[in-house]
Amino acid sequence: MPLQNPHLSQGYLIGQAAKMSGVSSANIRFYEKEMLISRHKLGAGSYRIYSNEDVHQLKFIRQLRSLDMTLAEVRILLSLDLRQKRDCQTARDTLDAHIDHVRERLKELKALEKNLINLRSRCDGEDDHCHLIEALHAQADTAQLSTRQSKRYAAL
Amino acid sequence: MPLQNPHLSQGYLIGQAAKMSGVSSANIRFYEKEMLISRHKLGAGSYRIYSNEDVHQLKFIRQLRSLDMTLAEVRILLSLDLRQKRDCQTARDTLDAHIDHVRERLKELKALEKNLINLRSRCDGEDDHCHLIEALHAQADTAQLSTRQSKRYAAL
DNA sequence: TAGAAACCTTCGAGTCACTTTAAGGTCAAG
DNA sequence: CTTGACCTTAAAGTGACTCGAAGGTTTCTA
Repeated sequence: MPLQNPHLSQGYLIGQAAKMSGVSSANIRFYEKEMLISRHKLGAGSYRIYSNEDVHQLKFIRQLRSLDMTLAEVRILLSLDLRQKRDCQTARDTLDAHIDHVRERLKELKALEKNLINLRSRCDGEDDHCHLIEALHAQADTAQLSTRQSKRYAAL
Repeated sequence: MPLQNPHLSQGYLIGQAAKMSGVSSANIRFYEKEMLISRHKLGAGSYRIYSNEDVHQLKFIRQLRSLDMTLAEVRILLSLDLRQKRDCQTARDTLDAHIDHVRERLKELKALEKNLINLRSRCDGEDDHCHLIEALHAQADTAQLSTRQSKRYAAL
């Protein structure tokens, strides 16, 4: 346990907690502001200090986020009491709704891939003429309007 | 052709263009600000006016967006000259890069679905005790840190 | 001819989940 | 006593929009 501060008998500074949890320092501060984690400060230095439980909570949040849940959903799951049946049902419902959501996205992405591959195949030859843009324009004219549109998944 | 304005010998007001293209009025104005479409105004009324070509361009943009391309990519494809070989290569490259991108997303989403289903299966029984949250917490502790995280696909 | 309905206008702020930047404070080692 | 590696805050930026307020224009109807 690399304790950088001699005033710390136990616990980690934010950078260390970030490394251990996989959540960036700035992001930890953001979660604190969003009240997803509580704040403990070091009296003298006014540095944030994190316990093993805090690090676990950060990992837990990260886990839920990696399942593509919103912070609103995370907030719900964090507030649950394991021993209460009612809360258990809430957890199940939250997860079920989320699985539906992911499946819809999968469907959309698969259709999208198919469409892209189809488009790309029109431009495989060493032909003088590129039919790609033409095909896109043609599609634009014939495509029926879908009610959905997607936002992009992006890297951290 | 429902022309609402007698000053219009041809062309559509923004609401009509929105209906025809599937791009909302506010979004059309946004694209105009982003210089993805040009602007023509009606002298007297100061209303925007759109031709069939404008509507086509909007559909084209919508098509590319439905393929999950960024506006930056759209901008590239809009600027291409079909008759130039160099531009054709750019189109191919843009599409190839994009297909790679979509495939990565697909992989991630599939892994995600698997993980969610696995989690959910631990809570199928009519058991008194819910193992769901427990499982999530356990996963949090054992999960290796991945370098990726996703943003959510959302509806229009 | 008045007024209401149904369009249109601009501008600014809000969304989500962060990241980045600027400007400065704290601490241990050399 | 200075260097460098941390930490602090607040504010602004990101992408691709959406929403709201406050008001202008046009057409229809009484």
